[in-house]
Amino acid sequence: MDTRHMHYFMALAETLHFGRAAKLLHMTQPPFSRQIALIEQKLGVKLFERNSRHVTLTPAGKYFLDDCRTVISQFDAACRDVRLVASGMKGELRFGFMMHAAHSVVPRLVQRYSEIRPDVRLVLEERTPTEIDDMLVAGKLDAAVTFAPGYSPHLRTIHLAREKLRMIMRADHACANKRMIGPDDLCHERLIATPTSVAPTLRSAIASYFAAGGISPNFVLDPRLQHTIIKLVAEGLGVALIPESLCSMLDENLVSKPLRTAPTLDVVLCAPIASANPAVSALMDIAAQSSC
Amino acid sequence: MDTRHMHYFMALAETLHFGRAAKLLHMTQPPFSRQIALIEQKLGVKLFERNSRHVTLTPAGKYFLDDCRTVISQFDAACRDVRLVASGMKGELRFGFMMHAAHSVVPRLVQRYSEIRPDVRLVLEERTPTEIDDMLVAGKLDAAVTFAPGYSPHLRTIHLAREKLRMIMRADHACANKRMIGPDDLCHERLIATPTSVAPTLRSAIASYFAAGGISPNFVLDPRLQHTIIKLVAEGLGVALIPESLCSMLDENLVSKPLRTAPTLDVVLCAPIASANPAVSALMDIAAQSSC
DNA sequence: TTAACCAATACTTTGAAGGTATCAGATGGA
DNA sequence: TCCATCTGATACCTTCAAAGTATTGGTTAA
Repeated sequence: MDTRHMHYFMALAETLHFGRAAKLLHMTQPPFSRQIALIEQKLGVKLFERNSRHVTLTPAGKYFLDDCRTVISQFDAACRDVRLVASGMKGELRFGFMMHAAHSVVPRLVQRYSEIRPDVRLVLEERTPTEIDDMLVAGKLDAAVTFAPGYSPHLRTIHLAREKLRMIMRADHACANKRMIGPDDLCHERLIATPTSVAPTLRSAIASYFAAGGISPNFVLDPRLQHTIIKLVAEGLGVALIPESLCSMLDENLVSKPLRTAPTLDVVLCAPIASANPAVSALMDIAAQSSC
Repeated sequence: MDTRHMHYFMALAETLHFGRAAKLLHMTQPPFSRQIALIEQKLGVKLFERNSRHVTLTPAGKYFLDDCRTVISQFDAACRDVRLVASGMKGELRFGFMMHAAHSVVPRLVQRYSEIRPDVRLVLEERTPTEIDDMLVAGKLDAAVTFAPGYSPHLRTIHLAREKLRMIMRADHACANKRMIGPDDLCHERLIATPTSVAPTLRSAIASYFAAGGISPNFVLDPRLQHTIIKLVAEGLGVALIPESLCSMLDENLVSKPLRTAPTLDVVLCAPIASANPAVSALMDIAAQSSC
């Protein structure tokens, strides 16, 4: 049995006339009759009552007709959908992003993408920059928003935003009423920052800032999550340098201050150059447009 | 495209090896490779990335694999089910019955049938005996429980029960305290009975009873429904002769009395002899067993 | 009784799909 | 670097399933 046989059966079931059904299928009546007989033989079921004058469906035939219709329509849909998937109009896109971008570029990007690709299921994964790098390499992500990494030849990157770092501290901190902070203000501060193993770009930007000021930083705590850093600063355990887009959502007992010659970080969208997923390109297009 | 092509695709998608996939399908590798190429060409979609060493699914291929699995399983189910329908294990049975049998033989019959044929959908239709006759002839019912009709050569009938008629009247009726009623008690009574057009067998049984007693009956009302007859008797508009199985559910202000030489009616299950619906035979078998 | 219609049968033809032999690219060990 | 080996692709041949043509046989309606 084959879908072709189902089409033969359906044509006869709908016309109840061998000649006309054969014509619908652009063939002559005798081979058509033989195919119908063959179908009944293979299924071991009589689908039609017929004499040389009338053709009618048996109850089994009626039931089979319904089934055939659903099977054929699903079959056709599968063949249609695979083309849509190949063209990137349908399918799945595994999209990673670091927490630092969750409140700025990611929502805009996701929104615009799902408008133009409503049939692509977006699988959102919030991960640390290091995890994102690993997953991109391992092919577990199709695209991701992260800090511009040490340049990787396998990745295509599109610049999305440039973030300055700001210093955050408790409102009762000695520097809380200064307009601007310089490296010299920081030389004796206890610093809280994500470790290199989690966000190397961020960590090294902070380290470089201190190095440029001729100061060796005093890192006292290395929590994995931005959220934890802010919490620890609020507890009075130290100060931190964080991206400015995260400063808008600080508690009232914390203040943020701009840094003189502030270090900057580039937020980029990146995807494997050889990405096999055709749903990626539209995302890159959106990012390219909005970055201009 | 055909289901066979889907099977080829699925074999390769699951083994990711042309030679092994071909072997699974009991064929050699070269024609198998050609079929895969043909599938991709017909769909216009690359389903596999491959070099002479490794074969992998493209995202479109992954998606298509899922779709193929559901399509193929539905396809196979359709071919299996049509056999079940033809054998009477699955499908639909349009089952008619008259209200007079709704409380006696029908529930038992329906219950036992749906135990042994759980996959046959029973479409129950409560109709008058005349409607049942017409629907059986027109092929709108597969089987029905009704009073034994004037013998029809197209119907196979199986005896289910024999019902005596009893007289019903209001509790304050003159005959209400008699032990038994004879034709002579009925000669001046106003009679309520379903018309010949609705239940000919029942009507003629009543008429014959009077004729045998040398009395001409005085039919005053001819409602279509048994329910209405009982209501009208309760209103004091006359008396009625009804099947004994209906007497158990009378209101308390009504009484039923046995008739001397009571007329009897046969309740039968009948179905067209040339019924095309294979689900019928099991019903007839049940009826034949329980009637013994 | 005949003409018309329609499905089934007999026989021929064709082409899609399978088989065999071989090639060509990739990989890993000597 | 070279060779053995593995694996998918190509070229060519073969076969059989399915389509076509011609005809039969049974049914219906004029």
